[in-house]
Amino acid sequence: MSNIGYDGHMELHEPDLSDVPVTAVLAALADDVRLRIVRALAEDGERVCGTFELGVTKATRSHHFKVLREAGLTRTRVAGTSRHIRLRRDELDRRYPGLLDAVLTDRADA
Amino acid sequence: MSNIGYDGHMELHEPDLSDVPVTAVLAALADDVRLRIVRALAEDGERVCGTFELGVTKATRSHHFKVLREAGLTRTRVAGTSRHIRLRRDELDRRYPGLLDAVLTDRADA
DNA sequence: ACCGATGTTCGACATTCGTCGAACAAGCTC
DNA sequence: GAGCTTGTTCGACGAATGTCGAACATCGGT
Repeated sequence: MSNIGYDGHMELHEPDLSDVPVTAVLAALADDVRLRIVRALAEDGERVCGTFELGVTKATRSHHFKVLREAGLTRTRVAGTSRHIRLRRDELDRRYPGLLDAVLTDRADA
Repeated sequence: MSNIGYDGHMELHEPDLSDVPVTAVLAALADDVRLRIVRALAEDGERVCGTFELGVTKATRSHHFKVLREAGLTRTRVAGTSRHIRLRRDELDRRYPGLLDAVLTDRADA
């Protein structure tokens, strides 16, 4: 994949929001597990990957984090062996005003 | 499917928005063809099914209209042999304030 | 009553997606 | 360095999804 940086670290693919089609953002949000992640991030600010209770294996969790990251929804900070994830709130609100609010302040999924 | 009404007409399945999970709404919007339909409806108000230029066969078009309808995004009025579709704007804005605006006023998909 | 126009439904098909276990990589601690 | 922890990657699998052509259903008009 040649995503290897000058120091041998795997570069995290975090696209510009202008490079992400809306449909990709919407698709990323259109999954229950990922929506729960996004909501937790909106509440708690930054969180470590492992601190989510999602009812799926860590392989699946990792997959969802990747989808969110590549859809431009999250940013990842590497610290030791763990990864800290946070919402790209400001950027998202600027590019899609109202989107996150609408999705996050949903009063009932049923 | 026993969606047959008292007069033999096929009842159109148009759910209450409270019965539709957000993820279903987002999934319905997370498709290029459907997004184009929704945008056209937002601009033109009500339109007849056949008047969309989408680059897919009518079977596929029909499929997408069904997805939109069952996700609570559109309402369908039957008139003779054609169907008139319109966005459920007000309801959607009430339940997901900002969602449609955010998706519709996107300045560039790229 | 026929015919044409408008949509829907029915398989069929290829692609994508969510999920898993297992193997791997990298960092921390003793 | 050995071992534990955290997280990613790699197939594999089944389920869901977008697409199509063909058949069907309805309605309007001639």
